[in-house]
Amino acid sequence: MRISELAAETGVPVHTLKYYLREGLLMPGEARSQTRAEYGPEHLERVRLVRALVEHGGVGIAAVHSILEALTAPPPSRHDFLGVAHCALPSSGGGTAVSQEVAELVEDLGWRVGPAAPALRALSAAVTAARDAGVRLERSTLRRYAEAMREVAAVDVDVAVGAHSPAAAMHAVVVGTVMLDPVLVALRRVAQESESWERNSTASPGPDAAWRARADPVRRSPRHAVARHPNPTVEEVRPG
Amino acid sequence: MRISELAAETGVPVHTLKYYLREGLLMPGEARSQTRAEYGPEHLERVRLVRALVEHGGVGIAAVHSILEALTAPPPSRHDFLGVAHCALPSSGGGTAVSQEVAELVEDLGWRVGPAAPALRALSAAVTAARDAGVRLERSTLRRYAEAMREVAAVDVDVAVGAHSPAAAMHAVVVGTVMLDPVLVALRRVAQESESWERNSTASPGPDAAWRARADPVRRSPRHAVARHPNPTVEEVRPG
DNA sequence: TCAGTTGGACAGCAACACTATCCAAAGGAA
DNA sequence: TTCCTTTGGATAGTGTTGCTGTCCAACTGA
Repeated sequence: MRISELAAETGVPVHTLKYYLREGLLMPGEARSQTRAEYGPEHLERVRLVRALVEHGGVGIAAVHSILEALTAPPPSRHDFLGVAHCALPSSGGGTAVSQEVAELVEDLGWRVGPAAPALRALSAAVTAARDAGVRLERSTLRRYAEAMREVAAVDVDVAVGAHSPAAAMHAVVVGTVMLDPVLVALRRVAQESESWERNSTASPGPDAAWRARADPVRRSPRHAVARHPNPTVEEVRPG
Repeated sequence: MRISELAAETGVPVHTLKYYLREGLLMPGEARSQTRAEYGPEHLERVRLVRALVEHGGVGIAAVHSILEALTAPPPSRHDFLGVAHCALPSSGGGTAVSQEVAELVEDLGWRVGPAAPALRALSAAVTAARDAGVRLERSTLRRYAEAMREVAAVDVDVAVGAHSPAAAMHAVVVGTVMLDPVLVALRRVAQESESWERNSTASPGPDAAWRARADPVRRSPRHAVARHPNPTVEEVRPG
């Protein structure tokens, strides 16, 4: 496969592939002559990965580099697996310290996390930023979020453990973490709409009456049983 | 408060404040003369909000505009509240259609969501992008993620419902959704490390032996009881 | 009076991810 | 062989984004 075919296959222009080659994001093809090289399926896969990370994962070129290194270089031991993975990932809270609140949260939850984990710094920074923006984030709220995200992490680890090789596990963790963040965020929004719909449908139909109707005790248990599409729900077609 | 004081208070340079004024992200102060205006605490708050959205929320200027509009303009009815909020939010899946898989997922979960919700399109796009990147995302996995995110959304709606006014609820939803996404993502990573630690500590200590040791039945129930810091856990100090 | 601040207009900049141009050396078809 | 296209390589340019710098006249405060 020559570079033009690789370009046609992936939909990425040749110029961009050359750029990736230059930047080291794409390994050079097998040189057939001074001006010809052969590319294989691994190049195809690599190009698709890079495109996905850059385009949909919002990952910068430098971070893609670091991710690719983690994917190709090592089979680290199972213990600092996620450490290696998370250090390869782009992390926001670079210069921040771990706040006491976050440390206490982790301790209260009984989580076992190395005290220097980048994720702890990122979490501290994100919590501070949210509060700066005027979000009223109480400790109990944060804790409920944390418990929900533990379920997410359980799925993540299940997937990683179920991989057929260390390399596959590394791929699952690194790429899965980056690329599934948007999935989770979108799921959150979808779930918000659903949750809000259920609360509003059970509450009184008055327009803006019960803003403090937070106490609807029917919510925790039979969320599936209630309102399982009795009609097709086309009530909301909002402009984009 | 003059513009220089506003700048000093917020740490944002005067030039940038002028830029925000020009862009309409910051409302003009009360004009005292042709070359002097008075800024109040609402300007302070606004500047902090804009900064947080741009700097930590990764929101572009145009999207900030749309968010601010949603915050200041309306008190929409409780029913299309989240519709208005989500339309104001930056959404990735602009041109995408809602995939059948996503539609089926939502239906299987019994969620009530308007079929044109931007979040559904964003979800479809994110799932596709993840698969393009080589992530093996099965339906059952996606469903587990969705169930976890429903818990997150329940917290979100609790917070919104607990707000003291429609405007406060709008703020909680819009700003909370944007600014807490990074918090959730960071929590996910922290939880991953903890989850992985627990699995590795219960598994056999062999180096890379049990990659297929997905069947450790001790996980769902007593996650808090096990390993509640018997010693201070300083085993992982990785380089940043 | 006079340095310093303000609002306003407008141009410039740094980072980023490409994208375009040019070139000489291969292939490949006629 | 001739001529056109493709390739790898180098280098420079583009468009977008979020500021940042410069300049200016009007005004304020000491």
